[in-house]
Amino acid sequence: MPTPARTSVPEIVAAGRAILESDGLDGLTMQRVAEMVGVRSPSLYKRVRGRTDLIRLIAESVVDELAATMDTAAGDPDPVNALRTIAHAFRSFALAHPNAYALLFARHPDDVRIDPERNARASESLLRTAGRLAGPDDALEAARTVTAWAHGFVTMELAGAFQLGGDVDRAFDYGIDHLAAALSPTVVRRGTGSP
Amino acid sequence: MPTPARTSVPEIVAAGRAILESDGLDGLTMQRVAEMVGVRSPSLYKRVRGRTDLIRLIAESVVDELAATMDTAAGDPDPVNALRTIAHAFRSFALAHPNAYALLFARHPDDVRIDPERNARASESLLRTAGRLAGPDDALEAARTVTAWAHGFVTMELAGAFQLGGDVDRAFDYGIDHLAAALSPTVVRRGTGSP
DNA sequence: ACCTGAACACCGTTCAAGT
DNA sequence: ACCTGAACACCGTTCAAGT
Repeated sequence: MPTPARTSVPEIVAAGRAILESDGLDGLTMQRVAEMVGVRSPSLYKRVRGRTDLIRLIAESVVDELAATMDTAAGDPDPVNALRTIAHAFRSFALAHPNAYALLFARHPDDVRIDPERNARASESLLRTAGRLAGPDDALEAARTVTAWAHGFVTMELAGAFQLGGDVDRAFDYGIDHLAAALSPTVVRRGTGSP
Repeated sequence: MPTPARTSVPEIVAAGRAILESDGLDGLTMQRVAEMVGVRSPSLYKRVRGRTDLIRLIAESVVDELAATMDTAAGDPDPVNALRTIAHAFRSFALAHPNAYALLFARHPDDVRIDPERNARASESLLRTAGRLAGPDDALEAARTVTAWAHGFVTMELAGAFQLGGDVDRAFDYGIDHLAAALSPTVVRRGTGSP
């Protein structure tokens, strides 16, 4: 005798996301998710492969959300201003959703990797802005440099790694300004040795 | 009747580190550590407060090891070359010990924070090099920019986030060269708007 | 003083049995 | 077709009992 479904994948992902944000990854248990959507934990396995699969689904929803945030931030016609706005949007998102953000660059096992196409879409607007700044040949390298810096910065900030005092907001702006200057083609200095 | 100790904190930390490196943080269980040092898992609680405490001890040993590696790399008299060498040493360490490295900037609960003095000691040589490059006033900001970039880069590399092709080694050198140029005082561009 | 078996309160996951 | 209780193989941690 068929039975109507009592929950759904989107509902499960939303519940998992909510638990993740409030209690961290360790607090994200199948039993708490099940309780939140109103079933027993074994029933979840009809919709997701398991806990790691659920984490992947949550991570993908976070990627999409961050991508949307950065897209709206990339509107400024001046590439330096656009870079600044994107970087600030990136940081704001990370600080507002630290546990969700931590999923983005986590080392997941190969079989639960985030969909590569999603990641590509998420880096699109930054890649375009970096290209306007550094030129088309260096767009990829420039975008990687900015992303690496921004991710490293907020990760260290969230980890409490800035323990030597100083103004963290000022350090962030210092980083953007110097990166923007460094990525414009005229200031490139290559090779070894001092200038 | 007194009994001679059958293990020690250093032995437990070493075993935990070995298990962490081979099997990741999830594989680091108290039972596996106990088995490796030759006791039953309850005995470990005579030496460490618990699993999170053990993880903190391991993380601190990793900090010390990375600090030593970077100290030896900071010898070059030319600050740009020193920065390059430090950055490469940093990346090599991360790629050689990915699971251990992941502990460094992880968000630990407050009661298991890594000893701040240890972290300060670890960033000393980079701070000095950054000061030689950017000047004493901007040493802290410059060091944070470099650390953030380097950490973000290797984290993304380890996470498999560089999916858009291109030469990752080249991207790393691109980043160092541009950062070194950007941090020297002459190329600073502040304020808003385009140049 | 140190070590341990037993126990407790959890996990994720599977599966036969229910409707 | 979906849901569930029961079960299995794990966890971390505590503690009384052993030596």
